[in-house]
Amino acid sequence: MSEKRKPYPFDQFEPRWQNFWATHDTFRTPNPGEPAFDASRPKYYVLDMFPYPSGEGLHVGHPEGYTATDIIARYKRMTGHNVLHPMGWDAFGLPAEQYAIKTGQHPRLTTENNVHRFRAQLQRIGFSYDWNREISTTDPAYFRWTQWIFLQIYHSWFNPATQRAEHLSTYNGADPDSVRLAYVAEVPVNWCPELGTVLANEEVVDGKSEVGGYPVVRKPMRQWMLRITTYAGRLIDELDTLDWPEGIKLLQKNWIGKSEGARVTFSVADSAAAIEVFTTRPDTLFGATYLVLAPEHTLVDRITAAAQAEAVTAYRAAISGKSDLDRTDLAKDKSGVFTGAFAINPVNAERIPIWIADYVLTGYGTGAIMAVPAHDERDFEFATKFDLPIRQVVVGEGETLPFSGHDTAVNSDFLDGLPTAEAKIRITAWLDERGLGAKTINYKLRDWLFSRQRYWGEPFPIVWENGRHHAIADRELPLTPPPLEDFKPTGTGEPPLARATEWIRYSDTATRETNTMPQWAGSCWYYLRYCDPRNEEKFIGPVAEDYWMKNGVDLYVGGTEHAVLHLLYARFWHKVLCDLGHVSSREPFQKLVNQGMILGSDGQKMSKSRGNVVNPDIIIEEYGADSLRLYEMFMGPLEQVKPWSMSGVEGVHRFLARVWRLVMEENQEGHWHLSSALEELELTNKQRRAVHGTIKKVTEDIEALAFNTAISAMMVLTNEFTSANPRPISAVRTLLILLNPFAPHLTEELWQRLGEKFSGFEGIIYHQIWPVWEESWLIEDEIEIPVQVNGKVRERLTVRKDLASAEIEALALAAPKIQEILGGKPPKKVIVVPGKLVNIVAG
RNA sequence: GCCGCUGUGGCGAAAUGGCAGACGCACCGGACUUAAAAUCCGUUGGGAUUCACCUCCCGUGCCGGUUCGAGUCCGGCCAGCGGCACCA
Repeated sequence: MSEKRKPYPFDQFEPRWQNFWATHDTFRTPNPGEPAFDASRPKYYVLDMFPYPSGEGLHVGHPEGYTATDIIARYKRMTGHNVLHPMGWDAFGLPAEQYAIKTGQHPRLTTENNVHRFRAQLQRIGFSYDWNREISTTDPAYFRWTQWIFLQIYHSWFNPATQRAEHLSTYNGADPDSVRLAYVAEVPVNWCPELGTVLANEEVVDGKSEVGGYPVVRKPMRQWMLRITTYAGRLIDELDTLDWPEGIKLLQKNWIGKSEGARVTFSVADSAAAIEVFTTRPDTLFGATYLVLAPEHTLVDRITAAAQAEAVTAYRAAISGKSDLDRTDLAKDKSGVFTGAFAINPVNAERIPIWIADYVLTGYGTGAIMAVPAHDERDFEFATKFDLPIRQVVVGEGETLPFSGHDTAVNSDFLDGLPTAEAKIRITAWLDERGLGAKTINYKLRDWLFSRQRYWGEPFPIVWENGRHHAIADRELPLTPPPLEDFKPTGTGEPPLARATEWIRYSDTATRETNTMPQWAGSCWYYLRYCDPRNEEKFIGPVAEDYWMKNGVDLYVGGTEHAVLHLLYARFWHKVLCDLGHVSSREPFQKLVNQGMILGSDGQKMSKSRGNVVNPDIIIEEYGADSLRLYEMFMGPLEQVKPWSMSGVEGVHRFLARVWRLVMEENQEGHWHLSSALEELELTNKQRRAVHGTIKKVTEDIEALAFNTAISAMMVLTNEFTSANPRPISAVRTLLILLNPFAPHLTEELWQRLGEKFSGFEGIIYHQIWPVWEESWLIEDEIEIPVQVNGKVRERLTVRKDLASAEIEALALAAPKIQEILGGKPPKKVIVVPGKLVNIVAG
């Protein structure tokens, strides 16, 4: 840190104002029903993705989104809204626990320390959060309700008739557990030996854990699942109602992966068994020359012929030992084994061989396919390798096999000559009539694996008795984790909570569930709790819910990395809560904006190993919080990925110093006092135009979240007035209000100092009303109009604003320069755009 | 392989189909200063011509199209980044 003098004394007034705001509870937002609540104001709920309080502290990526929302929050307050702008901590989860294990401390302690550090760092940036509403997912008063919501899900089922979740009491079937939205199943799961826990599909990237990058293997285990797949259709359809980036919507759509097709039943020759397959191309049924089952398919044992039993067993053993990563790597080369069994094609009674191969996945569709090698690349590859027949049943123009396009059916009996779309309808109806198949929609989305074998998470409010699970009563919540000395994963797949022998014992005959919930549980509903954070009767009170959550969160800003994780899970929970009548909106987040990642100054992703990480604390110390905020916003468009630049920080810092000197000047002794150039005087027309043009630009840019151009407009205005002497006080006043959401400390300080001498600076600037521009004052009397010849600018005319097109045209043609270029020939055509330009098409 | 996003000065970037490069950084020049820092003023896309002013040509990843006019719209490529990836 250099000892050089600060261009303006931010180091003195920034902490002072932060202290002022805290002691005066300036940012407190009253709820409906409280005395200070003003019902006449519209609400605005602006939300950040709450941080994971890691051991590393804040990095400069955090304040990017947070500054954007803070500007919006402060701006909306100045435009007369009741603004909900909260902050909290997503503090359960793997990294916190890993960190605790590494440092040999209890996760509750490390979490507490990290939260302290994060809170202090955020407060140093001057964000206008209502800290009265602070929440942490690890707080029993909070996770009590996470557990309660889990129980609502547990007690519900998805009624296909009404397409919504209902209480299990409306279910008439024999086995409620078969429809429960929260259920236990023995399924092949992603087991991460290094982390000692299972992971959701969404937490596995390229066969490795998203946290830590450890290998993940497939392993059948008994786990808690949430039946998110029942909502797949709604999760796709209701995206259309949201103001989200199209890219994120698409990411979710692709992840959910809807595909329309048919189920077709094949009987097995010389057996009572039947195999159901899923296909998106039922029109190619006549081209099916063999069937493939996933190696894990339950029918494999039953149908395998004795002669093939050994080969089948060997193949299955080879597959099961492989990790997902190995399996993907081997994907290029198809493998498989003949079962010795044959299926009967329902459409032509043809006997076709049944194979098993790992290119067919257990979890998707029925885990079995009909192979049509002529029209599917994978089947083609497999058929070629194992010398299976290939029969073309669709013809298109100039296509080589495998042709997977849509055209005309051939070699298909009653389908011959039909275009693909029609053939699909015809064959599906044919199958349906005979009970051999039906139209089906399939999704790639799997049910959500919801249990973890870790210590640092919410315990399930579930007990086991005689091999059956049931819920504990609401009054027993919160169910807190037992205090464990040794909370490390056991490594065997048994959760650490199993060590707490006392805690596990629920009664003489019942024991507690020892799995814990994943980190996502707490973040699925935190935005609801902010609305009513201290309510002890309900997870959110109906009045607060109705007010703050009307039409959902108005603006949600966060990173794109949660596209198919948090954002999908939270929508799912919200829909369940909505169906059960606990919340009134169908979607939680009406408008979503993704901030772009901030890269190191080398243009690379910031990381400790690269040594390009920027610590916001250092920036604040050297340049101040306002400079940090302003630079984060001035770098470029919010959504864009952009590299950090220290000289860029200096640039905005200089700008803030110029604003400071607009109001203050330094005397011989180096003391700052109000500038002698400041005077209460009328603005000239030009000055007034500049001020109102800036109000318009800044207002519209903030609404569009185009903060970088808003800042540049304020720079232009500042440059305009630095040379003004005398300097009109009203222009400075307007500038300070416009700048306040961006640089709250500086503007608050200058506002107070101006109030010592001038009127119109009462109170704090935070409470001022946002200025409004007068459109008529923006109009200039004379404007400059470029004259183009064939699209190239050749001359400029200065004309009255309201000059008629015909007159402008005459002036343009009369200009000596233009005459010369035209060379006496008459123009072919003249286009006059009033107030904009003239374009002459020369002959 | 499929889907999406992004390509504009030395750098971050700006531009409802209408003067490409606002604003900032960096560079260079000047003022102030004994000097430096800070601050203030000014120049700066490339090229040709000119003592200079002027003037002209080229220029938004590449090729083509629509238009009086394209960074912007349409079609086809290329590159970088991100997502999905045997999903039948």
